[in-house]
Amino acid sequence: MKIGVLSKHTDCKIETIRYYEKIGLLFEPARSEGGYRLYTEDHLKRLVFIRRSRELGFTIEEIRALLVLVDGKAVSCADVNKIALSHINDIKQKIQDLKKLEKTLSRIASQCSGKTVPECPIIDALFDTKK
Amino acid sequence: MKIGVLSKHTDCKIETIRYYEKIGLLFEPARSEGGYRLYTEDHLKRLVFIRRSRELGFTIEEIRALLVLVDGKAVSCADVNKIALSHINDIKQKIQDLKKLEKTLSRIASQCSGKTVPECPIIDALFDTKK
DNA sequence: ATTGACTCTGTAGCTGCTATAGAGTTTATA
DNA sequence: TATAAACTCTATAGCAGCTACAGAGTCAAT
Ligand SMILES: [Zn+2]
Ligand SMILES: [Zn+2]
Ligand SMILES: [Zn+2]
Ligand SMILES: [Zn+2]
Repeated sequence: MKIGVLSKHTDCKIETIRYYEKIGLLFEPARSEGGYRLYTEDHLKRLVFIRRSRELGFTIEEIRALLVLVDGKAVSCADVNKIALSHINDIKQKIQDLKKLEKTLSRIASQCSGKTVPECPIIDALFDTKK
Repeated sequence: MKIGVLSKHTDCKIETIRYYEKIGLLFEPARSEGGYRLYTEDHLKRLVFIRRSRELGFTIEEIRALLVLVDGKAVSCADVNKIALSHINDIKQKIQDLKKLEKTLSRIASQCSGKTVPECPIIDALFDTKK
């Protein structure tokens, strides 16, 4: 199938597909006489894998590591689990950081009247190194 | 003060300071005869403001909007509040997205034994468009 | 006068795409 | 069969928010 068809099947932009090829996530497909990329079902499967992984927040490098396992004939749960758990930790950490941010910011914002007055405690807080 | 001193006072890399000037967040400072940037206390205050805002996750554009308010002589709580609340919403949204991700991923990962066996349910799930 | 620490400009790199430009290819219709 | 429409090609640049060079010049202390 041509790149446009693959794009529609996977909901992945054409440029992104070419990008994945360029960075080595997708194997180079065969070409038509005129130089058009011609993909197989295997490419489709692999791209679905990549997109699904991206949806779940895996980085390109994490996906690359997962694909190494997929490509090697022996996928071991142990290896996959390690990557997945590590990524879950990435996410948990980000959530913690954001929650802390939200708390701090909410505390600061609660000081602000929101009315049409000069002098705002939010601005004051931002001018302060730690508050 | 020279850029290195400002850098130390604000814990902000020299390149970043020059970057902020380039994108118009920091005013161009005076120069020494040899062309070195010479900053004032006002620059320091402003950079502290920018860094603190960045720590709180405000984007450059949000900071730019805040600085417009600071620069205009009349800072109104109403305007500041709007930007701050909008940003708090940004953060809340991100937290929600990440929580959803974590939940999905944890569910998938819980299927995986983590042992040295071929065939991993995590991999299977990633090959599936929705699961 | 010379050393060392500092700073200058300009450019390229990071992640993960996305968006052009300008050319060539394929497919469908007249 | 000719032509137009739709598709694809490569190459390059842009997005956020920095960071890291290279190669040159400047400043402060000995
Ligand atoms: Zn497993
Ligand atoms: Zn991760
Ligand atoms: Zn206010
Ligand atoms: Zn925001």
